[in-house]
Amino acid sequence: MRQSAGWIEALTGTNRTRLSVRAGEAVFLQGAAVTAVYAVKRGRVRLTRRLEDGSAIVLHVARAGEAFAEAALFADHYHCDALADTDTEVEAIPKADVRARLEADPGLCLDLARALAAQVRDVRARLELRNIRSARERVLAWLRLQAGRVPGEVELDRPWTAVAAEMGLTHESVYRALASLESQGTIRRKRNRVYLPGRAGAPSRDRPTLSI
Amino acid sequence: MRQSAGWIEALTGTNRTRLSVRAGEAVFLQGAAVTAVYAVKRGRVRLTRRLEDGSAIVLHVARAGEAFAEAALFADHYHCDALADTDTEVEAIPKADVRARLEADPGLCLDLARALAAQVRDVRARLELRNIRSARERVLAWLRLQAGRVPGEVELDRPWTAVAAEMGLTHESVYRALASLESQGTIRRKRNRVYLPGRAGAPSRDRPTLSI
DNA sequence: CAGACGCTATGATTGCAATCATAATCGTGG
DNA sequence: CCACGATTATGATTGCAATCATAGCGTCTG
Repeated sequence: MRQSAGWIEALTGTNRTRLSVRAGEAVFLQGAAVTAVYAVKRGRVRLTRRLEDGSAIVLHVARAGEAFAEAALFADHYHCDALADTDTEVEAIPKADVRARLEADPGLCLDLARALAAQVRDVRARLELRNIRSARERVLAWLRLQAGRVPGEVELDRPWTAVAAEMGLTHESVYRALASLESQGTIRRKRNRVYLPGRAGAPSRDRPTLSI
Repeated sequence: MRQSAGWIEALTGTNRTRLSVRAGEAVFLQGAAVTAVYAVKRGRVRLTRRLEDGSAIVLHVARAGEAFAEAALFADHYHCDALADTDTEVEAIPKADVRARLEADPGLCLDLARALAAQVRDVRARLELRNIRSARERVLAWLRLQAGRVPGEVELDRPWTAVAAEMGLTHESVYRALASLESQGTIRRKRNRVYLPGRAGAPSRDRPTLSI
């Protein structure tokens, strides 16, 4: 769910260039001719669209292990800036190489489509999560979405501050929500684990449906 | 940007079944074996994930002209429910047919990837938009994102109420934001058009960057 | 034509998350 | 080891969007 570079790992035998980019510098700029697609090896890259009046909107933040600019495979020019947030290392794979491989290898193309479909699902779920106004309910919904593998358990792989940003809340609100949920017995916490007892026999209809 | 069923229109010659679904009824249910991918012809379909404790989380709302369950192409079982929000008509295309065509036709597969990449971009942009807290700034950013073709102009193809929902604001807030932006001269409105004068020579650095 | 319904619009009030402040704890590197 | 930064808290206050209410308007329909 998190890493979106899987298909790019499967893309063996292509030229790859390792680039080091200092914080604030650009991997590519909006309007430049597309030369490559990228994978973040270390650090963080921010994709922003510059608008006519000079303002900018963040479209995405790609982290280590993620590919970015996949859409560039289908465009002549980059539609956004890619700016290093911190000191960052990326791998560049020439667009032409990737296209050639994709056109020759339907299996690889399907892998790409699979990765993109997974991304769509992931980011859509995050978007719908934002439709939950209440911080408590939002945090709870996020936890329940994470509790995929072990049913009633979530193990964090990053600090709550990062999770808070992903959820679109301040970390203070998240800590408060967690404290509130724990005090009312909805969750339990131990170290970086959260347990969702999910009181036995809770019927679905007594709980308000989380919807848009 | 809006329609995501383009590739499915290009998929000619496959079996298609037209289904009518009453409001509240299911197109498919979580856990069921994947049989088809779908396109909404009329109405609205809500994709929800049911959780162990009976609660549900909305993953996506597919509207007329959009395809849904593309991810099903890569799965054996549906991972969510598809419930008709209103009386709805959908078109079902058997998964096996689609897979066969995709494996045989790299061009079609690339079309699918292209459509998915566009969806990722679109929904990411919407997600980042949510990171703007201020209703005024969010509405303004949305307008600027829409003003792609004609630089300083946005023409609405749907009512503000729908736009408000997409932006994650109440329609009241949107009307207020529009009124405020207009009164301060940032935008002008005529019928269903919005003009963004974008005061000439506005330097980029005097405006706070909209970021996460 | 009347009535219903959806869209546009604005006023008043309130709830709640952001914000600002402060502090304990933990981990890390110099 | 100690200093510094990041993380995990929690308290007080405030700003602002949601909510509730009301109304004019447009358009569709019987």
